[in-house]
Amino acid sequence: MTLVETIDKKPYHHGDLRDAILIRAAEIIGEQGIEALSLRAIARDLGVSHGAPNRHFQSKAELLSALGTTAWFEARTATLSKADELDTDNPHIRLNAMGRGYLKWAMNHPALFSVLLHPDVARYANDALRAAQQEFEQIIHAVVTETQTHGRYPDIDPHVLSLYTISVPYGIAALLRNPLKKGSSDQTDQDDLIAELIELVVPIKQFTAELPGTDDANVLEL
Amino acid sequence: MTLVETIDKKPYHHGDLRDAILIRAAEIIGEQGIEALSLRAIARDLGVSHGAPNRHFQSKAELLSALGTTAWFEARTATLSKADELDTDNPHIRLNAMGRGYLKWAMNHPALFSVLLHPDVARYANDALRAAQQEFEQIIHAVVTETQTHGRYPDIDPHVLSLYTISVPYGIAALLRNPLKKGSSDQTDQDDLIAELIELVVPIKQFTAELPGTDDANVLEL
DNA sequence: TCTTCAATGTAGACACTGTCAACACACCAA
DNA sequence: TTGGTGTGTTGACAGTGTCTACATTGAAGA
Repeated sequence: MTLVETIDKKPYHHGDLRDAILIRAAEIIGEQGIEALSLRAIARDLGVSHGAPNRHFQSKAELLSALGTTAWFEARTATLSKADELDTDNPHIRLNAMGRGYLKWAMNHPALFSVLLHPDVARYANDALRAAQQEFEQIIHAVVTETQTHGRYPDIDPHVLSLYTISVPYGIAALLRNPLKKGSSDQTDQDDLIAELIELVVPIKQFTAELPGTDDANVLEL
Repeated sequence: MTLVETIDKKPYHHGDLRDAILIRAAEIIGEQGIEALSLRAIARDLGVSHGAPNRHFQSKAELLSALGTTAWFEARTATLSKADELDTDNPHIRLNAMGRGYLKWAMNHPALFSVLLHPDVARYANDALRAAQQEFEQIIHAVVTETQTHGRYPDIDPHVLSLYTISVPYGIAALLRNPLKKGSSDQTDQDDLIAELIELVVPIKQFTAELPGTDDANVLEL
């Protein structure tokens, strides 16, 4: 086997083209934005013919749906993990942690988050994406109503309160995406900002102050 | 002049092509979404050659920027008009009215609002668009800091409070855009929902209750 | 071991897009 | 009358998503 053969030898089948496409797509979105995404460009980048991606994604919209679905799952995981770690029954503290987890994820994964925001993704969403989205909303809604039974705006229509509660981290993340990044690449600064913002929607200082031996740091920095 | 001549006679120059393009673009966005927007399709719809739009908009991005600029001005007008009508010095009441005005406009003008949300518009924004956007944000920020001197979260960083305050109507409008429209085409229902939501961010019931002869209806339905 | 067959990648075609340059028309000012 | 400038037309180009026919591969079943 000559050197040239060793270098040029490219297997006819890629091996894991579907995942490679998803990864490269996320990279491109992160670097150049969703509008610069092109199936043919991805194919070129992966050294594969322009028609190959169609074997794995029937259309560009379906690629975006697949990305959107993984984005929803990641967002869900990030949202719930913080609350689960706390291991508390207080729905205020749980909901607060969820908000912080969601916002932190959105700010640290702008590429995937922008997929969730994109009109195309919502418009051509497939069933899997819709299901992931609805399940996420139901989880939030359940905790929100739980906070109501614990005294948070008990007289407000639960759906209205859910809408308000979700809109804050969602809106903040969307607003912070494009404009000046506000510097603040410091990890602690970001956590503090997030905690301060979420405290406005789901206050928990009242609870952490009441609990002896539980200072703010313990709860806020988890 | 024969009948055929009368019908077929089409002036070489359109007369007001620039505005016609903007109007048709807004229509298409409202009907089919921003992704379906095509300069050539607009030209066809207006009975004009495919290259004509380029005389008025150097690129598709510039058309979107022009739409975005008018959208920001409309949003600004809708936001400020309600507050100006009230003719009060109380910044809480003014900010509350601004939030309701903004949200109402966004919900009733989904086409233009979706332009404001679109990644392309932010990415390729021209100077006019950026200026309109920044001026709007400064207006909000000024009123928000004014509420702080009147007792609303006086100890919070003003920028953080502004971010929170803006994120609510912004996030709600964005969240309500795509999914099930929640029915409720009723005008009063919509106003009530909006008032209830904004009351969560900028409460004013405390003030309206204190003022004798000023019932909620007066303030909330202006 | 040989054969078949489904999965995957390739190559070419099609209609469509945004953008550009060369040209045509219409109107206004000198 | 004559330019000239703004506007619309036409044709071209590269790029896109998607379809169809064909090629290659590896694995399952005889």
